[in-house]
Amino acid sequence: MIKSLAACEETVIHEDEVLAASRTLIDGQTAGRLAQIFSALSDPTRLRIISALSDHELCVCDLSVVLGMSQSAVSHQLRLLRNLNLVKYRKEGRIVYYALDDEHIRELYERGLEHTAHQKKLEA
Amino acid sequence: MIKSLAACEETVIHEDEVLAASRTLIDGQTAGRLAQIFSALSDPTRLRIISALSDHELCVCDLSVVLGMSQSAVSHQLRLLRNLNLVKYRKEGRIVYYALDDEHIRELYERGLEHTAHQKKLEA
DNA sequence: ATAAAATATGAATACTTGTTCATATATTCA
DNA sequence: TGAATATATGAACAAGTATTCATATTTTAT
Repeated sequence: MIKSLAACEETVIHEDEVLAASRTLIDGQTAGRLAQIFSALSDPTRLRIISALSDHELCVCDLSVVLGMSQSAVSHQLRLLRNLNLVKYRKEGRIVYYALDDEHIRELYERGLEHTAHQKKLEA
Repeated sequence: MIKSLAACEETVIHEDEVLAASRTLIDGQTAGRLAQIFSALSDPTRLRIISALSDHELCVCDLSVVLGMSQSAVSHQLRLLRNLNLVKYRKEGRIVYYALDDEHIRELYERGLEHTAHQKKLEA
């Protein structure tokens, strides 16, 4: 398995593996895009918003009541989710209804939940 | 669909929907746990580490060569991934080999990739 | 037109985080 | 034992971020 044993600083320890990994490594742009998506899901407030919307749409006011947070805080987070296309919205008069943008989001969210359940089981 | 029309500040706009959402809303602890997992995936460097390890294990030195980053930076990120059980490691002498901890991680990572592909298609 | 209500947003602040630099730890080999 | 090497880690700094507060925008109703 171990091919090259030269010093790490100058050459590389496992040349073949390094080359193989380099070939399949995602590029910086893709990594950035991906990081952005996961970043959107990396905040408790945003996850609770997604949880609240996982059933059906809610207006901003409803959301702030459900989450027990200020309208402003919710609105700021919604803007972020909106900009990343995780949620969509429709206006009805002065009320704005938010909903999950598509099934991909729910998928990611639920896979994440599965993982936490998995981890919780490991701890017990 | 719209049940209650009282003012948002005092009562709630859509009382039934708010109650329904409140019942299924994930609790703060779960949201925190989940946020932690997604946080681990929310950084380009860590995603590239996961990408590099998605084929098979690599030592820290290999990783820093593949990513073109300092050993210290890689090591710090590995510690984070380790603490969250996203990667496991085995020592062989003074060399430490890292690998993805289990299939859950790969699952999340690949779902994320699918989503970026999905988004890219939308933009085009 | 004017007031009221729902949502959005800019600025400020406190907090978190990724990298670097220097150094510590641990393991091998002479 | 002592030097060399792979990895880990603490401190510091720069950059990013979540919330609050005040205020702007938009729409409805009088």
